[in-house]
Amino acid sequence: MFEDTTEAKWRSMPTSTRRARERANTRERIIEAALHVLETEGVAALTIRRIATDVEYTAPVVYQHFAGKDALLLELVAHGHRLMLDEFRHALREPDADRRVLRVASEYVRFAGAHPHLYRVMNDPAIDADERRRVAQPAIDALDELLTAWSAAHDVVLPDPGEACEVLWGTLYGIASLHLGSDRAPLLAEQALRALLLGWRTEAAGQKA
Amino acid sequence: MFEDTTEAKWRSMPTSTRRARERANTRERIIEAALHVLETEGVAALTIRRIATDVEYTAPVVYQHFAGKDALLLELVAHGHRLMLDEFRHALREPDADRRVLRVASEYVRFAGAHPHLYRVMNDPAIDADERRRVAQPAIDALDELLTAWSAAHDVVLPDPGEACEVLWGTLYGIASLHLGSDRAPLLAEQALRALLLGWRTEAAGQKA
DNA sequence: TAGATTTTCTAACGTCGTTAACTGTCACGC
DNA sequence: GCGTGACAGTTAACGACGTTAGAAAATCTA
Repeated sequence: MFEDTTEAKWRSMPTSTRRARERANTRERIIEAALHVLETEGVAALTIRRIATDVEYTAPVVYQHFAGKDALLLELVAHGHRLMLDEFRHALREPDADRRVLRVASEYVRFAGAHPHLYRVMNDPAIDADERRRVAQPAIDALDELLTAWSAAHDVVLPDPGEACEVLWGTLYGIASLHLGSDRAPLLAEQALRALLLGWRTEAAGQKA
Repeated sequence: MFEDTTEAKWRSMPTSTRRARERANTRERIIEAALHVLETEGVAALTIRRIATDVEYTAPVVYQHFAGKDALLLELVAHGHRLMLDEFRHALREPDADRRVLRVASEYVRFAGAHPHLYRVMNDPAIDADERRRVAQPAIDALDELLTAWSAAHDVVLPDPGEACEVLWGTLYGIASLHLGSDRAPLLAEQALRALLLGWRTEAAGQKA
C-alpha cells in the first residue's frame, strides 16, 4: 500500500543499463518504422500490427514502449516538427528580414508538400490539440522570433505580436493544407505573405501619421 | 448485354412513386440523424450502427441509401457548406466592399466555431479531395465573387484573381482551424484580412505609380 | 390468393486498437 | 551449479468498426 508500486522497475544497475539501451533502441526503431510506413504508404497503412511486423515483433510489444497509438502518433508529430524546423535552417540565415519571412514561408509549404502524410498527422485534429501545440512549440517560437525580427527591422509596431504570429501561422497552414499536392503552393504562400507584410507595414505607417 | 441492366428498377409507376418518396424520406432522415450525432457527440460517435439505431433501423439499411460511409460523410460535407453559405447571406448584403469581406470572414470563422465537428468533417483530408472541392464549389464561388467585387470597388487589379481567392480562402481556413475553440478567432480573421486587403491595395497602388 | 419483388434483419467476415495470460530466457543469490 | 524471480515476447482473445451475404418478412402484382 505504502510502497512505490508504480514504476518500481530498474533497481539493479549492472545489467539493466544494457537492457535500458536495448529498450531505447527498440523504441527508436518503432518510431522510425512508423515514420517510414506513414511517409511511403499513408496514414491508412499505419496500424500497430504493421509497425510491429516491420520491426520484427508482434503487436503487443509496441505497448511496452508507448501508452497507445495516440502516444506513438504524438511522437511522429514531434519528429515532424523537428524535421521541419531543420529545413528552416538555411532560410533563417537569410539576412534580409523580408526575404527571410518569405523564404521560411516557402520552406514551410514545401515541407508540407514533400511530406504530405506526415504533415497531415502533424495537424490531425484527432490528436489532442494541447499536446499537439506543445510539441509544435519550437516551430511556433521560430515563427515568433522571425516576425519579431521583421517588425524590428522595419520599425513596425504590431498591435499584438502574438496574434500577428497566429495569423502568420494560420495563413501558412491554410495555404499548405489546401494545396498539399500542388507545386505552385510555395509561390502562393510567398504571394500571400508578401501582401500580408505589406499590409502590416502600411497599417503601421498610417498609425504613425 | 444491350439491355440496361444497371438501375433497371422503378419500372411500374403506380405505387412505386410512394415507395420512392418513402425511400427519399428515409435517406433524408439518415442524413439528419448523422448530422445530429456528429454535432452533438463528435466524429468518434458517428458510426453506421449508431446512425441506423437512431433512425430505428439496423446497420445494413444505410447501405441501401449510400454506397458507404464515405458517401454519407460527403453528403454531410455538402450540407455543411449549404449551411455555411446560408450564414453568409446577411454579411453578403453589406454595401461597403471592405466591410463585406471582413464580415464574411468573421462569419466563416464563427461558423467553424459554432459547428466544430461538422467543420472538421467538411475539411477532413480522409475524404477525397476532389469530391470535397466539388461540393465546396458554391462556397468558393461566393468568395470569388466577393473578392472580384472588392477589387472592382477599389480599382485594384489583382495579378491573379484565382490565386488571390485561394489565398483568401486559405487564410480563413487556417485561422478557423487553428482557433476552433477560441472566441477571439473571428477578430483574428478580421485582423488578418484587413492587413491582407490593405497589402493588396498598396501593392496595386505601387504598380500604378 | 399465389407468386414475384422489395424491404429489412440476422449473422458473419476481416480488420482495427488493446489487454490478459502464458512461455521462454536470462541475471542473480545461495 | 542451480533454483528463483524478473523480464521479453508470444498467443489468444475482446469489443467495436465498416461492410457483405443470405434468410426472413412485408408488400405489391396478377
